Amino acid sequence: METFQSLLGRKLSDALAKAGLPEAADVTPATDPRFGDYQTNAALVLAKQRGEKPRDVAEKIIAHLKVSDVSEMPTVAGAGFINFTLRAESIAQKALEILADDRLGVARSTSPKKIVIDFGSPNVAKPMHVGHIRSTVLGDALARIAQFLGHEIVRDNHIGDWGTQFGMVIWGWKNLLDRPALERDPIGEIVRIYKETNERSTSDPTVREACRQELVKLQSGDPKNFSIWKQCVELSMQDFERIYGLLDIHYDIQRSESFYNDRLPNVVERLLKSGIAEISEGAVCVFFRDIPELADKPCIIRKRDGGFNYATTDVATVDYRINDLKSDTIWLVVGAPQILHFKQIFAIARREGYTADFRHITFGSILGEDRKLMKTRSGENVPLRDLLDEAVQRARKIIEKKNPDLSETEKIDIAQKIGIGAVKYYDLSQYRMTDYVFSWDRMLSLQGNTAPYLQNAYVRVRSIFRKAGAPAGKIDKLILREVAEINLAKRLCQFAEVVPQVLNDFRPNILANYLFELANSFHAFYEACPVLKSEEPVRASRLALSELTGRVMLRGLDLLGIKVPEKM
RNA sequence: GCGCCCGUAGCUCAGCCGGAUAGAGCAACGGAUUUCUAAUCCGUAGGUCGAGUGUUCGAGUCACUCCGGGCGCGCCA
Repeated sequence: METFQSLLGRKLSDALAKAGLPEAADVTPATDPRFGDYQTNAALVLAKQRGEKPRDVAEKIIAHLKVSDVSEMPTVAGAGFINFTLRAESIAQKALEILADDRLGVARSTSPKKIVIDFGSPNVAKPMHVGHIRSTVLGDALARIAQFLGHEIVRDNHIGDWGTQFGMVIWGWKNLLDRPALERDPIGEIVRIYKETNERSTSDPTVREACRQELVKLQSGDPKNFSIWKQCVELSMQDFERIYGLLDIHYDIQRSESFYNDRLPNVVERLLKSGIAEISEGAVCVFFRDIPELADKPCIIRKRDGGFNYATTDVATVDYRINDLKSDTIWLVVGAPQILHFKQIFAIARREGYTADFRHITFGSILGEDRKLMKTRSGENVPLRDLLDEAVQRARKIIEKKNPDLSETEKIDIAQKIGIGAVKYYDLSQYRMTDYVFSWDRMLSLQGNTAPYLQNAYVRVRSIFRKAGAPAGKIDKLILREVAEINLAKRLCQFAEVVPQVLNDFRPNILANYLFELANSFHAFYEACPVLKSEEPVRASRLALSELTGRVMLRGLDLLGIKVPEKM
């Protein structure tokens, strides 16, 4: 199924060819309803190239445009814009087609890729905290959207389970561990011993040295240390799983850092042999003398003491994802501070001859009300678990007040969907690069661009169908007479234009904004156009519009990883 | 010092490849409800897009300079 935008774009190309003009600009959604539904500035672009008057060029293009089957007569406006206004019958027809389509009109990508998406990436022995929200939620949404568009997706959780911190964790385990506390709250206890050891080692060189020794023993395969490490990993993974369960996040694979251990010596050897790496001050480094911005920033892949670091692991990870997983595209949803690091990794990969499409997808920070990085009152990272629990509790309180008659099981279910949805949507509805201020009141508000507002639109649809007692029947004609009906139908047709756009620059907020506008259009329709009380055939038509709204909302929110309740 | 990101209404934010008179939401003010869930809708008011210069028929968007904030820059991850 073709969108109006693509259809008009094609017809524009035909017209340009017939008018003997070269390809110029695309057809885009109109910038303002005054100008109709779609517009093109092709005439402006061509007039400039050819030194002609824009409006004359526009007239010439219009003379060859054959769009009467979808659009009213195109008009020239302003400096030389060509405006298209869709015909109500075309909108009705398109909406009907979408109604009959499982994919709601969204086309599959014409060039499907195999994409490894690396997101989340928590660290073992450290609790997940607010800082993990953006990578996790953004990565998951991108994975869902890319998958829906027909790409083959591998969601990979690159868990940090092999860092230097394990020297400290193991030393702490051996010297400070409180067994009963470990039984009660494993992660809390591991974090406690890690923190305390960290403090001791900064003030006491002998502790620091002992930790280093524990790390060396671990890395050389000492059974005792390995077993402690293993237990920490397992306990942490259980903790992660609980949070992923709450968030409804699912990975296809979880290749932790330690997975790459035995590949690291080969990586360094290979890079040395090929001349990409060289020895400098005892360390093995890769220099980028021909890349100005990296010229004075070498990448160390083996430390002077012979140890490997995260750059080595990341080079091995690239190998694995391309050679073993056979991917042609790699997306890394990792914070902006690592931009330089990934530039180096990508540069190394290119020197090795890899042609895969690498994207480092960065994002801004989450700030507290004080506009500084969000922390607890005592200055620590806010544990993600606590934050999500609070979201659900706050949602529960609102439900309790607004709709106290719901059953206990319903309340529990709805509170989860609203609370978790609110946190996710608040994140995804904003441009990923902006730092945003975390605010419970704003994200849980029933008004404005929030998850609860969108969920409410869906709930209203469901409510209509509960009252109707039956799903919308099959119809062969939509009746679009009221402005609110036409606007809603147009909006529904745009879903297929919006979804693929998200991947242009990894902006789920484009989809979020669309869903907000859809909810808006639906609420306006709901106010202006009674559904159940209207006479046939208007009633059936409005039921169909309602059903389609519900389906688009459900699918759209699902692509963002957000669930919808039936009541709220 | 070098590099990256951000700066848009009182507040929180949209504005993808440069396009028409810069848009929402919140808060403020004024209306609509014996409801298909008012958890909503309609309206009013609110702006030198951090500052400046340049490119262009056209700049919030591109280039350069400056100001302000955040982050990064050989053996942590």
